[in-house]
Amino acid sequence: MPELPEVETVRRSLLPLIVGQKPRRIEIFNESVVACGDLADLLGLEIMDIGRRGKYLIIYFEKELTLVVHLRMTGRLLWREQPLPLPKHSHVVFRMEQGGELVFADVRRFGRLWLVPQSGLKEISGLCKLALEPLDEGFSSENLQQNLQRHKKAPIKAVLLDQTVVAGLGNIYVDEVLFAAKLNPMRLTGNLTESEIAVLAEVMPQILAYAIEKRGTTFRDYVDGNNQSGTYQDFLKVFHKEGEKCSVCGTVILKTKVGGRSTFYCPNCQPK
DNA sequence: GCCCACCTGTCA
DNA sequence: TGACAGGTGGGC
Ligand SMILES: [Zn+2]
Repeated sequence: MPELPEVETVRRSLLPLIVGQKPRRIEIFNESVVACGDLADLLGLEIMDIGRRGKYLIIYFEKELTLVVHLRMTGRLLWREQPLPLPKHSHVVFRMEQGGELVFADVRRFGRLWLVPQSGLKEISGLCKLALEPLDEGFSSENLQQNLQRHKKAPIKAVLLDQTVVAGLGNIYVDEVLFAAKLNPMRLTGNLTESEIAVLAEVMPQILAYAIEKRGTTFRDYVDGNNQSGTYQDFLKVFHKEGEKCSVCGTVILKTKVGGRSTFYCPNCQPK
């Protein structure tokens, strides 16, 4: 479900609600979502901050403990002032000393929690292999180009979904970024010119920043920590727009499959 | 690289 | 009944 803008929106929504809180009781209804660590170690420890890397949320506790959360497709982190009844598919609940609770719910149970000492963050494989994100200081056309090099024979869409190439994009924003850069999703990465890659690197941070400003995209499941939907679905240009007219040229948007994922593009603005 | 598994729900 | 869903990791 959530890509970088949605995860960042969850982070921002929870920040004023849970920083300073201390769990007094932790209930686990489904052990399988806890990838590592004993959550009981968090009892009585204060939440100091919430960070994010790519699509991973990192909740910093006292004593250098960190709770890493990945929502995958349908995961949610919800803050609730009033307990009961819990949302469906709640798997872990952190009841706080001052009242209120943080709930991890996930219909498909793909989401994961990792509890590690701060020094153990580098051992979470997906997290430690992440590339730079488009909104990072050091992100540049050169950096992107260098990472694209490793996948010359693959379609650009599939490569941009690889979190070790650029972190944070998922199926929605890759399609939107490729439309903005006027690149066909099936173009082979090795055939992109330097200037095409420069345009890609330029539109990525713009689109992500705009999507964050609009609090992410809600199609079905996504909500932030306050159970609020995003609004960026009102600003999408191609994703889930098959059969509609391109906002730039009026050509009908097509749907196809690239790298096993549904892919939407304008055949006129994004020629082969 | 591609395909599948991981899960449940929804919709044609 | 089957295809599909915003992600990732493991198998070949
Ligand atoms: Zn167009």
